[in-house]
Amino acid sequence: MKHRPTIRDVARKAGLSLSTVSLVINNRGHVSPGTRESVQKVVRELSYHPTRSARGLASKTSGNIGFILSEEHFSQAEPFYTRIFLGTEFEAREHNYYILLTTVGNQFDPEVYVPRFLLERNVDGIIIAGKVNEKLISHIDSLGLPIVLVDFEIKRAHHSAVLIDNWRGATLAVEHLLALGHKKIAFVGGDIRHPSITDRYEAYHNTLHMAGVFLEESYEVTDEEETSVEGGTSAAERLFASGAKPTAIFAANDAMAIGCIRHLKSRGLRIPEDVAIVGFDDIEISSHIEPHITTIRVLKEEMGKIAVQRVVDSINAKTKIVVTTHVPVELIVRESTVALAHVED
Amino acid sequence: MKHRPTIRDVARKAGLSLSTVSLVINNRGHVSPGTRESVQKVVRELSYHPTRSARGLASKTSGNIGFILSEEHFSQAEPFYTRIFLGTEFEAREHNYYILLTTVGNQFDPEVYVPRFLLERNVDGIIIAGKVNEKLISHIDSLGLPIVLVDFEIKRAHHSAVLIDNWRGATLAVEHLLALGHKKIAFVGGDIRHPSITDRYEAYHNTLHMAGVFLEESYEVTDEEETSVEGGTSAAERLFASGAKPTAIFAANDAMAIGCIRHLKSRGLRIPEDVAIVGFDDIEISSHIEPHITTIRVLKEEMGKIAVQRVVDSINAKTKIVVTTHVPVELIVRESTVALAHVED
DNA sequence: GCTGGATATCGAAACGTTTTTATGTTAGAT
DNA sequence: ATCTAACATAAAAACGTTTCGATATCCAGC
Repeated sequence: MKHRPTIRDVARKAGLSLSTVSLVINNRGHVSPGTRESVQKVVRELSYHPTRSARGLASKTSGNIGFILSEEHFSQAEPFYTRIFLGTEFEAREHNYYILLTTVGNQFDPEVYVPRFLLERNVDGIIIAGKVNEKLISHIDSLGLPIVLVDFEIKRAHHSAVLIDNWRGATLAVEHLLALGHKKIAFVGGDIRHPSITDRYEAYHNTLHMAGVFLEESYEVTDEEETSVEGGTSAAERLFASGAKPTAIFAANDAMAIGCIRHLKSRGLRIPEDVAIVGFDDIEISSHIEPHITTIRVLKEEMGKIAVQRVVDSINAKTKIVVTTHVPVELIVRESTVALAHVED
Repeated sequence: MKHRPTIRDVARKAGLSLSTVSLVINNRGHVSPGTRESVQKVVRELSYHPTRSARGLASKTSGNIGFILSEEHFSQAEPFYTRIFLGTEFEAREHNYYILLTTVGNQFDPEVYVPRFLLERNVDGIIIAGKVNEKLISHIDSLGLPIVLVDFEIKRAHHSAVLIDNWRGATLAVEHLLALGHKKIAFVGGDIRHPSITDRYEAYHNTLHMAGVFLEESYEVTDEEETSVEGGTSAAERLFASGAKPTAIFAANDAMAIGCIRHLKSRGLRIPEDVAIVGFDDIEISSHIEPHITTIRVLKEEMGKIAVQRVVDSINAKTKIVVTTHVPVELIVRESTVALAHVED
């Protein structure tokens, strides 16, 4: 197995010093066009390519971006964050970076466990998807690594973030139902402390009030733990148990919407004739379930791409820049919503 | 920003040489229990952790495993390979590796493009998912890197592979239909040159023959290009156009099964009453589509995990070991199949 | 013609490990 | 006691880059 050429071989063959070759390869410094040419020629002839670890050692860069996801989100293979992750993979390649994925538990203690790529100084920047312990974030901050948050934000600390336009999405959803003649519009949410869910809830509230619609508290289920299908089922159950008689439901996300549909079907209610439903996220199965769910589309791959662009910008920038991006959303009308047949008051 | 400790700091504080500290850290060589202890104590006190790139440079290892996927499979975000990929991510963490993902086009020419992690010597082993150009494989071989193929195999060259038990899966599917009384069972496939699809087709054929069922050629659509939903639709169209009157269809995978369902519905045929359908793969939406699809479950994450185990084994082994694993499959009966009501002969 | 600032190239140090070779020490066999 | 083998530690080389400071050349401005 013959050794692959090193920068030394290139320098020798080109009759130049290591430093000059390095400058050419990195497109840096003052190198005359002539020597540049000849170096490039030799590089091509030897088909030389610098070794990542040597480069990393000397330049203190890794060429990697860390992607941190909470354990629950990863192991349940949630389609939402998976899509964001794939978006980062895609964009990272464009910028000559690789993505290193890791998961973290809910409680973070730097004494106990720190993502390995941080210990090994094996990333140049970090993307954090979804809600994680804030101690983890400040720990990474203290390492001086650029951070970009995706679908999560922290009011106090200033970090770049890529966010869903939750307020607008929820407004679109509720306005859609109002336009169809619905007034008794229930809200079904879980994990209400999550900034995204809070926003959706508040926008729901606001939109109804703006339209002059005021409902009893029983129309809002906000104390569910998880924004999962199961959470949706149990929330819907309690919604009806509380005596509410909604003609439409706005669910905090598609998973919960599916849970609602399940429960409604089990009650013998027809969707959308008896109860209309709008979800949020537009996960893949939403368009396959019966009935196809009307929802708010979120460009998940796009969010991942933007996150990578931000983190790469930060890596290259001298000064710390903070950019918050709200990714636009879109109402996708499918089968789960329909105009209210007759108003019963 | 205070410098993080190096192995030198540890050695100094412990009053030992670099080499001894290194031996302790890597759990190698003869180090007395006493010194081992004291080194570990200092490591803890300084919270020292070796730097990946330095380690990589010295030991010529990267701590990474490359995952290669064809461009089409990645960009269409095919849920099948995505799941395998997530499985590798999961297992890699257990073995202290990271996965580096890259995609390759259909035609491979080492003169034109080589995955960057190969050029940079940034992986210790390679996992290849799905069908790729064989020139790529032999190129990697010539680099001396361990290779594990997933859902693909090459007859000539001997490589470790993790395969679906396609033969058994297809047999289960067809036997299930036979047991329900079906005889006119059509096969709908695409990309017939892919080893997995070929196997499914041949097992279909074989199972029918064993049962004494012989059908005209029009019952087999094997010349479709893609194993996609669209491919399924167009294949189903041609199936009926050819005059075949199947009471059941065995589709080469779930995507095609969905395409078939779409076409059958557009023809006004009821599933499963008029035509029963069995798919293959058990992708997520199969259990959400109406009707829920009877299919062959493939443990996709498991395949990714096994692939990582194999490649890690190969990395650690001195000699080249070749292991072929057939991952078991399972028949999942859902709504798209039902007993044949009345036999019309 | 001298000075000073670009421009172009080089030499050497530095990056933080692992690995190889050497050296000393100890215990068991003779 | 002596020799040998195993064990324990050390010293130094090697890994392949980048980067910093030095040196040399060139040209414009006075």
